[in-house]
Amino acid sequence: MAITIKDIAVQTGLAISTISKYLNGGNVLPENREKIQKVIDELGFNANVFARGLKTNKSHLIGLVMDSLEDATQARIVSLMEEGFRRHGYACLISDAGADPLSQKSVVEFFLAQNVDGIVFLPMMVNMNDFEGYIEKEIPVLALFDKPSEAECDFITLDDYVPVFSSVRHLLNGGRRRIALLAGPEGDSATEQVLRGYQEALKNARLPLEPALVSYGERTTESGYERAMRLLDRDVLPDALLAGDNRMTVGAMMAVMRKGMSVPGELAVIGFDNVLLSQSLSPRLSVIVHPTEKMAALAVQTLLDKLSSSASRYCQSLRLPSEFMMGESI
Amino acid sequence: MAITIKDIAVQTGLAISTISKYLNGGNVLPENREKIQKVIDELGFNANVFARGLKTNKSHLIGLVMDSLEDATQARIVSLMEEGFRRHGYACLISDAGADPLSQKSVVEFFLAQNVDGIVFLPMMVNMNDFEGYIEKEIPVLALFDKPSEAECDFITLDDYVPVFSSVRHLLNGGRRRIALLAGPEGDSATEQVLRGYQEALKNARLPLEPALVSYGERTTESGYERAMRLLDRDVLPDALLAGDNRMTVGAMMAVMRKGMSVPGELAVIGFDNVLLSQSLSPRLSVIVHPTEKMAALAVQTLLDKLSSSASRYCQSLRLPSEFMMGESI
DNA sequence: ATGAAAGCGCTAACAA
DNA sequence: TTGTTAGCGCTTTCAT
Repeated sequence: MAITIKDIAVQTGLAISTISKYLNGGNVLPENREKIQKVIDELGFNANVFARGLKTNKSHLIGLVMDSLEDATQARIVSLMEEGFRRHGYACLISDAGADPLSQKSVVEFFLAQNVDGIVFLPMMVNMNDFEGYIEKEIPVLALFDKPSEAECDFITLDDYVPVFSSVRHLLNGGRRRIALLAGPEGDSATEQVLRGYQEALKNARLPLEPALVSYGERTTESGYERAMRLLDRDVLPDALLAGDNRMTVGAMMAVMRKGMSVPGELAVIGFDNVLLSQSLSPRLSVIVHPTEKMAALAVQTLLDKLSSSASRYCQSLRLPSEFMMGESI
Repeated sequence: MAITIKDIAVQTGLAISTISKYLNGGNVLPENREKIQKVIDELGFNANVFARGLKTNKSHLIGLVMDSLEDATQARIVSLMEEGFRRHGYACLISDAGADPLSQKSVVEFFLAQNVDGIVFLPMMVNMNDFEGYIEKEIPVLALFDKPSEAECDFITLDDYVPVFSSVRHLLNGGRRRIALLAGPEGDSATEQVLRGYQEALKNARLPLEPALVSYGERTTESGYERAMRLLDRDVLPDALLAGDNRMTVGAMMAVMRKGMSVPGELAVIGFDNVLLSQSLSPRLSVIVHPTEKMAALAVQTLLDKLSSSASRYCQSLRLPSEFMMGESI
């Protein structure tokens, strides 16, 4: 059997309640503190999480519900958050529930049964109204990237609009007139932002939107490749290409290379994320970068705040700017 | 406060031990079973995991320690395992500890403090001898992909040797003589297998091994791109290229396209994984595919077996064959 | 500052 | 088959 506070009590000649107080930062005589710590170190004591949880009703578990672990950006944020939470003594449960609200719902119920102290969605697809007794559980919920519009919870999102707008304007200023856009699935909110940035930049320059230059696709490398190939198979070629997603960027680059087009001579190219890769290419690819580190750090901090001070029950909503990283491809 | 078995007992007029027995599949009169289930449904009862754990010392938590979540193959296996474990009532803790043994060790200690019922490594870098009282904890450990040679635990690995050997032989039979190999980091066991398969195939054909054709690199897209570019920058070009890793394959394909080489005319190409992508390319890429579904399913099954029947304390070691998927690129 | 003791919700041994 | 009861290891009043 594992060491318990009772063992520590016996070894130190103190009462278990004193050991408990010591563990929880209460007032204990310096000499006793020392004695206790010494025995703890010798015996390798670790407080039993079940007994503690039974009393406190806290598990120190955070549930991470995601959309697709296979997306490197999401995976990176998950990694970073896990590290942050662990540093504060919280462990992370994960589940790749897919984009299906029903599946997310059952995962959340599973997490709730595990007594998680909080939940992070990347992004939130499920409607919180689906849970009776959900909010009542009083566990903080944080949505990253996106959430159903009615959902009331902490929310950290990205701003792709501004960098897309300015990068497209940059292309226009450079004389590009046929700017193709490889967008994500129609309707999804990230796509929406990219699309708006693109449209507004054109509008601003009093240029018409040419529907044939906009292609919606899945957020995968293969979809990026296919769509880009199709765009570059046309008789009238675009003179610039904006790939509006992480994985689509890789596919698009494959297509551009396959077509043997000179960058930026014949075609200016702007991608998303893939910072390391973009540096390896020559010419170095210009990319719009999602602030993953910042997002993860803020996510951890926001949730921990909620967890410690039950006081602040209001919801904050943050918007982090994505950044344009100029390469040589435009 | 949440519903407890006491509430169920009161509502049904039965004793809490009867409720407990019902929950744990003991003998209860049919009519009572019905009555209990009805009340459970009405009240939405969920057994308190802390109280249960305190008695049983089981958390129904599995710790997943991985090397790099950003590798799509690993991420996919993690997703699949989580789904499998969840179906059996087990939740998954994760931590992307990196390839560092020390970091893995501290993650394992953290997991142990959370009372995980089992641990899966993808792959195991830490030496189990580093843990005194680790084996004594009697929790099953499973290593995927690789483990320190002395480690005694369940072990599921992949066989890349055979498919690499036969695909290289296939290239040789097709008249290719300068087959370049893009390998992972020197010394790592997956690299070892690929290298051996490559070498043996050459040896078998009584061809010399040309060191200049073998390039070791990190398992990243950018490294794959760089190494492939370097190989294709030579005066004497290879007539075939085998990319021995998932992400390196993507980088290699970018390089091949960039160089505008005709596939398979000038250059035969074989990659790893990336099944969907390989189908999208034209010519369709030939790939060696890791059996992720099978590996994940077996991992879940193996660990659950150990968890239920404390009887079988012997260790099994499985080796799953990777499969060669012929495309049009050779 | 320290100790004694109640009890969190559950399981399991024993009694009926 | 069902009920009674004793803890599992911890936190937390309430005395001391």
